[in-house]
Amino acid sequence: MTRTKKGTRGATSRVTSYDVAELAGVSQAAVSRVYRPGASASEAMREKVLAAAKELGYRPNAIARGLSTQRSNMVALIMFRQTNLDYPDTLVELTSSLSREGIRALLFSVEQFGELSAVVEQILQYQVDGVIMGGPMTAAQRKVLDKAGIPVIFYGGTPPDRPFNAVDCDNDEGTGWLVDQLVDAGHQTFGLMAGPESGRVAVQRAEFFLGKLRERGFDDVISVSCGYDYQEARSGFAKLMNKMRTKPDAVIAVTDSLAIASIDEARGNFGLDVPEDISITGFDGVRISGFQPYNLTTVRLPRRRMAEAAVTMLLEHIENPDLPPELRTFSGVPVTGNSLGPAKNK
Amino acid sequence: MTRTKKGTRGATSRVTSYDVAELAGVSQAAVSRVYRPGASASEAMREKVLAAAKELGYRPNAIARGLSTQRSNMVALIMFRQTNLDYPDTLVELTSSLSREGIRALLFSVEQFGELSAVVEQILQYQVDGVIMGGPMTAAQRKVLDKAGIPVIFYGGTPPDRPFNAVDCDNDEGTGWLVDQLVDAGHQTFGLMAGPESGRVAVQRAEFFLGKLRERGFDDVISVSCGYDYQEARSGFAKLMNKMRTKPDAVIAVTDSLAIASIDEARGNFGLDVPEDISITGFDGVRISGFQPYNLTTVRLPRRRMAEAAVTMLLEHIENPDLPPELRTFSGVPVTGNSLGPAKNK
DNA sequence: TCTTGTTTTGACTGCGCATGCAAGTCTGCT
DNA sequence: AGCAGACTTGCATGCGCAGTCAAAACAAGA
Repeated sequence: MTRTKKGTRGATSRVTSYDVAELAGVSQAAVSRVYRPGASASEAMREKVLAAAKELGYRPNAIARGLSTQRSNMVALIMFRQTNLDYPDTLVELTSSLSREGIRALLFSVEQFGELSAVVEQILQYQVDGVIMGGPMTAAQRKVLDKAGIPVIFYGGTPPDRPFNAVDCDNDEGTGWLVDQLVDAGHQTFGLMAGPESGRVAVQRAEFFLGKLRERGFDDVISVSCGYDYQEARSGFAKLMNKMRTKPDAVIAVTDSLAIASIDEARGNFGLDVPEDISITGFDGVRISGFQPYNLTTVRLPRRRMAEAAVTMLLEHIENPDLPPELRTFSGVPVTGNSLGPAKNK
Repeated sequence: MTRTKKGTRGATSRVTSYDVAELAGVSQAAVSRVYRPGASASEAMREKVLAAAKELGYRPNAIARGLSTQRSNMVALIMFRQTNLDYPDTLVELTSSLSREGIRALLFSVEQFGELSAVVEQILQYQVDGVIMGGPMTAAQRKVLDKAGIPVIFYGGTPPDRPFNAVDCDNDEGTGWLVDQLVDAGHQTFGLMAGPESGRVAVQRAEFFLGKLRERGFDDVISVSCGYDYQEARSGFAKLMNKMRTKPDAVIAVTDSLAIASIDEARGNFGLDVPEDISITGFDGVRISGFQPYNLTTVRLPRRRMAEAAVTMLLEHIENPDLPPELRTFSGVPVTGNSLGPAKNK
């Protein structure tokens, strides 16, 4: 009887399962059952309830349901606000995949690494069922989530300390393909745009690149570290050029964003043509990598598959908390653009 | 006494305010008060409770709180998955602003307009306190939210039917500035890349452009509609060129993404130099508009301010549901790149 | 028709926290 | 010392739904 007196807030809202039950002449439990797939309810019951619900404009309260079932059907998505051109597409793929599974995404955008601990606290308070992590995380933070029984899937990058659940692109394979392309095209001197020293992905790819080049007989590759930001990356490329005695035939960038900035700098401030004077490769296959001025030779992340895998994996671990950690790696898609050309005849 | 038996799920988790109360030797209500700012609690009490909470690793359950207070502290963010280069930056600004206010963002990414109704249902179920809408919405959908007492702020684009709450860029002013630049530079024949016919923003800007040009004495501006997608936009530009008898001095694009595709097409398939042979302007100020190959003359959206305004406005309307609808418009920031040059001497 | 087996249904309680109310405690003032 | 007034604190209850258990309705076999 205390209904409809919350006049201050939501006008006509606040229709509960009790209201529906009353109108339909059944019990509240019955209403609940009608909305819970798998529960037993006769056809007659179902119809009565749905009719009443429709008339009242009833919608089950997901918050209350969450409280009762200990499942919020929400997953936290933590993304770093890095100058990463990849961000939007990834985000869209992840939310779409989650949505298809009936899960909602609670988005947390972290600007600085220091904020992450606070975000983790928030997450705990919101009783999310799991976390998809698009960046690094300290062991301590992982432990907090682990103690709370919240599974975490690392997306596109693996944390330093094992074990972990992760979905990633096969950087090993991708870098191998790129190096093969470069070496087979006859290039001899290489520069490496290694990205930020603190970036897991950047570091891993950089190491792979250096390893592959070594295998092919190129030991002294000069590399330069810099942030992903456009201007920083352009400066980084300039630094790289100045650092090398012999101008490189090719510059390998660990991400498309670095490759793009490098191309602009090469053309703009070094008067170099790409790929005539210098070949430049990327990694990621971001949307603009295919735009005309760049047309990168790169490796494209299979974003959709990775997103689906991350979501599937997370759901599995939510259902079965005792599942052992798992790492799923996907092959990247080689993209032959024209930022890589044959070696110049010297 | 029924505690700690949910062993299946969250291991050590499930610490409630009762547990804390017991350990601290106080009542559950006291614990609640310590965590609710503004509630009366003595310093001694506060210390005892916080100590106990720390020992147990207690964190208030936001879901339960939401059920009790009728405030979830969650806001739905609805974004369309259009090929909009602006998307990521906008999203980040919005979530950051929300986060600063202690509000969490529930992200909904809509691929096709038809999905929106389903999303609205979801939103209702999740008891969000408000909605920030980054795209169009039918009157019916708006009504549903309205009946539920959930305020909606339209971000970056206004809905067709009044009244509404919205935050937008001053397209009128921005288009005026661009037209002035173009006309003052001596350009005579204009083409308009009008974007999708169903896009509110595109249509509005296109109309403004045509109006301003008319004011300056240019009546017969040819325009072409096309989607935001890169390839579509390039085709659109080609169509525009073929449609015009006299080749245009300048092409006005209603968004940066269209301008960028136009530049690529002009250079790539029409052998035109930008801005020597043709000037091309954009609108939005997306990140890559500043990259060397484009360096667009455009109008940059004041994203941060717009995001903050949207959040502030939403909070106001959540606090006070009877507040009248409001439209806040922000001036764009003129950006002088070099995609617009002086008119060619004919 | 009666019994056994299978659903369907309702009453009741718990999920974790917030809050109105009344009892309790501490001020400061006369 | 005595008391009004200002805080603090605990009790009890509600938020809306899910799920357990037992009663009730139904179906089928003898």
